[in-house]
Amino acid sequence: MALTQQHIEQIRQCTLFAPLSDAELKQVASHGHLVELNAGQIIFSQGESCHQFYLVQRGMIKLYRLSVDGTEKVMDLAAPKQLFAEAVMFTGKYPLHAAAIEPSTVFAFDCMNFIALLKNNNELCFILMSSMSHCLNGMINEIDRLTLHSGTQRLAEYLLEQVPEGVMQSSCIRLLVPKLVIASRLGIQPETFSRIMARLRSDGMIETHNDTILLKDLDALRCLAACHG
Amino acid sequence: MALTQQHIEQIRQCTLFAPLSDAELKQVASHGHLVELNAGQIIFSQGESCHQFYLVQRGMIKLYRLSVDGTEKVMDLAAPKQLFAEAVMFTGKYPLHAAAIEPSTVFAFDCMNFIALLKNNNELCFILMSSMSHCLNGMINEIDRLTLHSGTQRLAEYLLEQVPEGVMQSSCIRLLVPKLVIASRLGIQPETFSRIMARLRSDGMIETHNDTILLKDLDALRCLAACHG
DNA sequence: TGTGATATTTGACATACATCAAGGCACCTA
DNA sequence: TAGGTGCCTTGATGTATGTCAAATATCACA
Repeated sequence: MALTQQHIEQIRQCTLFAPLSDAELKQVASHGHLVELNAGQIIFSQGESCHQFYLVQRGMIKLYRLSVDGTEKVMDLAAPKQLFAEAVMFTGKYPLHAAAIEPSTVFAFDCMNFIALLKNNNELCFILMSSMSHCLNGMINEIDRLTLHSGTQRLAEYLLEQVPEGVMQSSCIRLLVPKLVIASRLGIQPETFSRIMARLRSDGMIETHNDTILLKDLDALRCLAACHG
Repeated sequence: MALTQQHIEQIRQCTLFAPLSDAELKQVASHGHLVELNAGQIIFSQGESCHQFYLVQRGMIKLYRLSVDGTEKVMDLAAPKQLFAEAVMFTGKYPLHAAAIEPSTVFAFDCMNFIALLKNNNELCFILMSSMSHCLNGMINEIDRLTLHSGTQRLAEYLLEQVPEGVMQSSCIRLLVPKLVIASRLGIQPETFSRIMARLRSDGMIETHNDTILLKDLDALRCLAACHG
């Protein structure tokens, strides 16, 4: 689906597009379109040549790898207003798979067209480079967590990430994706995820009702995440 | 130590500096210097503001994180002719520690000066962006290995990476850093490293003499790395 | 050339986490 | 409303890898 003026206003919110003039933004939009996705629908697969990058408008996208035996590792989740695959524009091939985990809508932008803009706009290059730097930083933190933290710590960290800024003692959060997916994101099995939650519950740190979780003792959780297993 | 014409010729080899004119390269060199490092000497620490990026001339540099209890995780190793910290120029702070693991020499380049060059040189931006894309790709592969592959697989992969291109049946390699460091790089304990090596030895895949390793059956190693544990 | 520091190996043991299996629950659709 | 499908939970059990400890081996430096 082609993009309307209303879509252009949505796209403009994204920091990557901030330095673009109205004319340039219109050009981006004219080479982009809106894609409706069913739950489970694949957007691109690892190894495919990379012609487009994406901005989530609605829903949730998982970025994942598959092992030879079909095991799935979710590398990241993209929520509305988040870009994905923008950092791999220069490698030619997508390094992982992307699929919608619920009915979703994404803006798809043409790489070639955007690269043409980059050629004439150094400010745009700088924003993309910052974004890539930031992404790299996140990856380093991810490897740090996977190697230096236990499963329990990673789960506690994940829960704490869902808490809005400034909340001190306790907080109520909702898991926006199936626990199965979060477990994969954290590099643990669903069974282990469930058991860790049960332990946190019996330790009095949390209360759970389906995907709604009351974090009763944020300090205890923070200690768990930072200090020990 | 300030840089000589001979140093400039060395620097020119690095693809990042390829699009620079002689004058620009001289400018980079005039804002750079050569740093001699003892074994174990720290180059920068995580969290420090980032004013320089580096090119290894001689020796070996480890890039690592420390956990609260002092455990070290080696994220990457930089050998001669390799850049490091060039991708974090935009974040302001180093995301990890860097130290020499043997007597080394590195070129240090001024970030501000290089960013000034980037502002006027679109081609240079593109090369840096490609380099960052490539780096990101490597990180994704790293997370893939850590979550989807066993310790044995990761070690087999590491050994195979040391084999020069085109070698088919068997190959003799040398470990360029202490096994302790490789173990950390692979996310396993030194004891586990030693035990996996012993198993590969008893399975007839390798022979070892200190840091020299004869890979007797590359196909078996490749199978081990790709298929099972 | 000795000597302490560091790296490596090996054994015994502990454990976090995975795997296998089964039952319960929620959601969807016919 | 029934019945299927997928998700979640819990139990029993297995295992790869970590931890602790001690015996070499190796290296750097005086």
